Amino acid sequence: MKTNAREAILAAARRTAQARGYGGLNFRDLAEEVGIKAASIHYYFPSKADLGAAVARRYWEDTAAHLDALSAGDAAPLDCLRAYPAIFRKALESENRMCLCSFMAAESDDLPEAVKAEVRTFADVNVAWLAKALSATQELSPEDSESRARAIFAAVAGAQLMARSRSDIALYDALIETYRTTDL
Amino acid sequence: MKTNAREAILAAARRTAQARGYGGLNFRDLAEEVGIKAASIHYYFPSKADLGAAVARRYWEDTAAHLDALSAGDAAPLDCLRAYPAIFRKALESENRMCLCSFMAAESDDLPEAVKAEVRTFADVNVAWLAKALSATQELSPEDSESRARAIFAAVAGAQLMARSRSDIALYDALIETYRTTDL
DNA sequence: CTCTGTCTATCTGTCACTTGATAGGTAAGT
DNA sequence: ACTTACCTATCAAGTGACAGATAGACAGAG
Repeated sequence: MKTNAREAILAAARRTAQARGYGGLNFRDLAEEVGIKAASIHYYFPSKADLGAAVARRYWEDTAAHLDALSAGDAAPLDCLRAYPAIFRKALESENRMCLCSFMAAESDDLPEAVKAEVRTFADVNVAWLAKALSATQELSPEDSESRARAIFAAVAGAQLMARSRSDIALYDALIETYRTTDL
Repeated sequence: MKTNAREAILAAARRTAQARGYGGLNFRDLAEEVGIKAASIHYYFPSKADLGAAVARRYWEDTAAHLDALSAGDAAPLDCLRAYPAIFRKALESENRMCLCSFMAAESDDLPEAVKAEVRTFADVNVAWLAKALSATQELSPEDSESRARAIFAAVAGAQLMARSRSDIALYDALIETYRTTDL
């Protein structure tokens, strides 16, 4: 437990930011949750911007790893695609949290540039993976795959946001199901 | 100009909240923008929660009025539907702002209950209008119209969020176009 | 017609609290 | 001795909220 405070800080910050955003992060509460003092966080992350960027970066890295594992598994490409919305569902299952980067996308205007860059990368990572998966299952031009991938990403993020505002996972499932039967 | 401070406060608060959320609202900056003192805002809105609820309420009222005008116009039902995304586009056009209620949906955890209720109503108003418009153009059961309406609302909100994070209106247009050609 | 009270719409001043940040200390490992 | 991994103490800025003063408008009483 004590082995790595930095990791504990990142994990706690991630959980908080998924519920209350970058603005909702603060050193004191974070420190208390981790079991250290607020000033100690500055030892690992000199400024709040550094912390925010590190959290967002770790977030897309983890997502990228998860997605890669998915494609590398023995599931068919189409099943990979169908499994995608489950990732965003998990956040809702975790006390109605949401995607860190969707939240931060909303907060764009108040985000340090370094944080914004990581948020953008998260979207890039997702869109790239989706585009590749789409190419593997459908005969689409690269440009069409890319467009479709962006559309799926945006739609899933929107569904998560709407479901969160009602604290209603069933609504999320219903939205995803509607996307599917309407084709997308 | 001096005639109605309350309206000026609501308008300024709306603009701010569309860019920085409920958390980004504060009495001092708001007062300065309106040209009065912070304490004076408390005269009209006793607490920040009151202000937030009033802003969100006015927001969906204005949207409802706009939508009603749209359906009451001489445009065909299908054209009304096609005009819907333009509403969310306008926010982006206005200095990359976003839908007040999408932002507040993200902030759910930190929102006073009264504010959250208004945010939910905004979604209800939009979904109801979309469902009605869908019923008028397609032979769908009421339940299917409702599902489809929710899906459109969520997808459009997601598109706006993604476009905002890149400050890229063309991306928004592209997403909407993809939704259309993929049918939705 | 004027005096008086009340209401409206502000202001000044201030409080308690939160927040990010920093300076400097300490205790243990190497 | 130096580095790592914390700590204590403190600051300046910002925040929501409130008490109380003020100035003007207006209405009814005398």
